[in-house]
Amino acid sequence: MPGITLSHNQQFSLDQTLGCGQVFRWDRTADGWWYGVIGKRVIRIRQMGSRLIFEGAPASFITHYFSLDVDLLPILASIDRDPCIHTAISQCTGLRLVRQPKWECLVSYICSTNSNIPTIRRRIASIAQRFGKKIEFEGNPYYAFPEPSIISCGETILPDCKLGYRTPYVFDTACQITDVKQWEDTITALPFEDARRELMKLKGVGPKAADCILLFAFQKYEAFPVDVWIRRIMQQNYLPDLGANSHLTGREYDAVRRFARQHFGEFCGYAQEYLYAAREG
DNA sequence: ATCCAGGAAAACG
DNA sequence: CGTTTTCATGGA
Repeated sequence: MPGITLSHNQQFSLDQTLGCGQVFRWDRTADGWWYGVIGKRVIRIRQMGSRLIFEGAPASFITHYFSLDVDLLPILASIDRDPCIHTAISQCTGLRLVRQPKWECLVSYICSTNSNIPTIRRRIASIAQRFGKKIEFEGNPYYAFPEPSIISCGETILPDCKLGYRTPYVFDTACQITDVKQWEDTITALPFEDARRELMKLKGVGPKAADCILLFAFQKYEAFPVDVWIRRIMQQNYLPDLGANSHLTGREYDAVRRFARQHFGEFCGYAQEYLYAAREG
């Protein structure tokens, strides 16, 4: 079976990385194997110490998806600026931000609003099962995530996916993006704030979703998504003036992310993910 | 039943 | 312009 041996300075935790809530299409079996769909591939993978064992893709694909080519320790050193983030880093070392498929990530975060992670996972699985190409793996069916054109031409199926009021957002966005490759290239080429404004032109993509998409799919690490958990953590540890249980206004959202960008530096997105992964609840 | 979850659009002053 | 209301779903 193919494998990768991690070098001593190549810190990586498969469980932290796939279990922290940044991905919606991976499942862990009781005996430690992870199964996931990435693009047209089904992958199974597990970690034993410094050894990664997997099937379904060449090592180069695995290395790229899990960002094993990214030099993690200097990034963690750069964001490690106070006791709060220090604790999160020491709890979750080896957590890496993966390179998610961009179109799927966009839809995932349109589907994420005002929902919890199990519900989001169910919605993505439902879209894939109803629209996507079936992939057989070890005798079981898996489903690739469908291209925008498949969703935009199938007006009758999407309402079955139980997206609630997000159904027209996904449909509209699928209609907007007629050329996925061009869309990806456009966003990739733009600097962070411009890319953010561009994403927010899409129906159902607000500040939070745009930041998640830029961080998880476009590797724009200046993004600092502020969800209810992060807002709580930031209020308790960094910005007491935010107020304990208020809803975030647009102005407050900007204040939080600008503070984070200034405090944690250019890799503040990594800080966000470590704080989120170490959250209680 | 009531509240909450990786919020955003639309309506309202 | 900034602020409040509404939106559909499922789990606790």
